[in-house]
Amino acid sequence: MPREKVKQLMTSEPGRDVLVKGWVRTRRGSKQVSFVALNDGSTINNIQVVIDMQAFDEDKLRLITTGACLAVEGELVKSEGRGQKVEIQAKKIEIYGPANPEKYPLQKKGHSMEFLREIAHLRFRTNTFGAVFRIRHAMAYAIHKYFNDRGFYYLHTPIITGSDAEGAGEMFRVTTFDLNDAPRDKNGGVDYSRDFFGKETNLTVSGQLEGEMGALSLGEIYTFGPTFRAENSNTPRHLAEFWMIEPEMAFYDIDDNMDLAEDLTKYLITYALDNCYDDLEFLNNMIDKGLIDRLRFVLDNEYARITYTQAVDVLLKADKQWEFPVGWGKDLQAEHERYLVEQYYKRPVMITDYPMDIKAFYMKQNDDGKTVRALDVLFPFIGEIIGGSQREEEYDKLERRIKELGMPREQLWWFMETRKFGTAPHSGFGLGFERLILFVTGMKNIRDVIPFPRTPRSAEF
RNA sequence: UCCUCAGUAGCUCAGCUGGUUAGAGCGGCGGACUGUUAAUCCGUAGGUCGAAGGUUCGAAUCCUUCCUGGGGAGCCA
Repeated sequence: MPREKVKQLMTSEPGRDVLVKGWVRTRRGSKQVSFVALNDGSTINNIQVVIDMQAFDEDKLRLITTGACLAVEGELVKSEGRGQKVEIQAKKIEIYGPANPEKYPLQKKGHSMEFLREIAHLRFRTNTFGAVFRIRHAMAYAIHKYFNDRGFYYLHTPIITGSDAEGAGEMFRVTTFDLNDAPRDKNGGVDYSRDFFGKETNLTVSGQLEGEMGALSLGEIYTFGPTFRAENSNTPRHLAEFWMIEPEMAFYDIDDNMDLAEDLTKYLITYALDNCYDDLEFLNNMIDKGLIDRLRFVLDNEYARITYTQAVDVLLKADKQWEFPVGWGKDLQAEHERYLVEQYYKRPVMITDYPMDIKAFYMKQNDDGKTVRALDVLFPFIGEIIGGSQREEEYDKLERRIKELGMPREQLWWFMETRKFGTAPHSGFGLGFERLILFVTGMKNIRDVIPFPRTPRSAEF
């Protein structure tokens, strides 16, 4: 008999024999009859297996405890109890793997996220994490679908980079040297010319620069891969290893860039509501009562589009005591961004045209000589979910900026050549995948939306 | 990295102005119950009080350092 998944069985007609395989979530009952909630990961819902206690060997039944893995053959019947349409009247039970109830850490009761994080290898077996990781999958799939349907090419930019000019943060060194006995040069420094790549290499902090190379020929590309930042960041919104989506588009200006950012994020939220409703409903009930309303609200409203200068004006006029002063030229603090998004506009906010001095070298310089065409997209409760810009395509302006900032020009020769040969206006941004998942699931800590989080002093599993 | 709060049973916590044998709920185990939905009821086991020093006749409780975790800030996705 072929195995069927719980998801299919829940909506299928009773009156036939079926085979399911899955893990026991709970078991209850009396001496006569036992009810087992079985889950196989295909859905948040469990199928109820009804066991006539007299019909089975006692030693076998003793092994059916929370966490055990079973195969159950039986008739799919209309449920006599409330709470489910169908259930399985067990005829044959095979125990694949028992789970000692005195040792198995997951209980019928709810657990704290902090505890579950310590048993990340088992937390997939909870309703919450099952929902989160099904949604995470759906979002990854939807991202590829969105871009593919619109003619973007998925470009694989390198994970090991030979450039430390990406400028997005501290990097993890990649080396094959024995750290206790690294080759030395004449001056006593480490001789990287004898390392694997013959130079210093690091894990990428962004695929943007390489992505631009692709866009300036393929037209529209996107990357979607792991990204590494060795910053000592200890917050519920930062990971040392995370996934980022970076679209890069030739001939897009800052407005086209904003249109794409808004359309993409709305598409993904719509996709979740259309395809993951069971899971969202569970999260709405158990994690965040405002989740589904908030998702719908974002879809129903245009994102606010303001410049940095307008944002500063709003903040200056606000009747609020700021912990950090507001002023043109200063970067916006978390409290300022939260005010704009959660209190003033009450919807996602896109801020453009930041002061040149607080943004990266590659951003398109405005004619005012003071600002650049940066783009930050701020989401309620998450903060910055997207950072991007129109790119500086003029060779001279870009080179001047690189010089001003004292950046290693020689490492960027290939980047500069695209401005030398057939340069084109273009734009792009980076969308933090885990931050998107935070927003879509209502989870509060980024460590709970990636299977095995990597953070400072933490790389277990 | 800075600020702040917290580490007591498998889990969630109470006990903390120092004082005899450290408690509860849930979970586990045993029992009761003809169909339960985080079932219910009765009973029961379970703890080097995060670690190391120190103060004291006496420390879960006070002090110091360290470790771990939460929240806030910075860095950013």
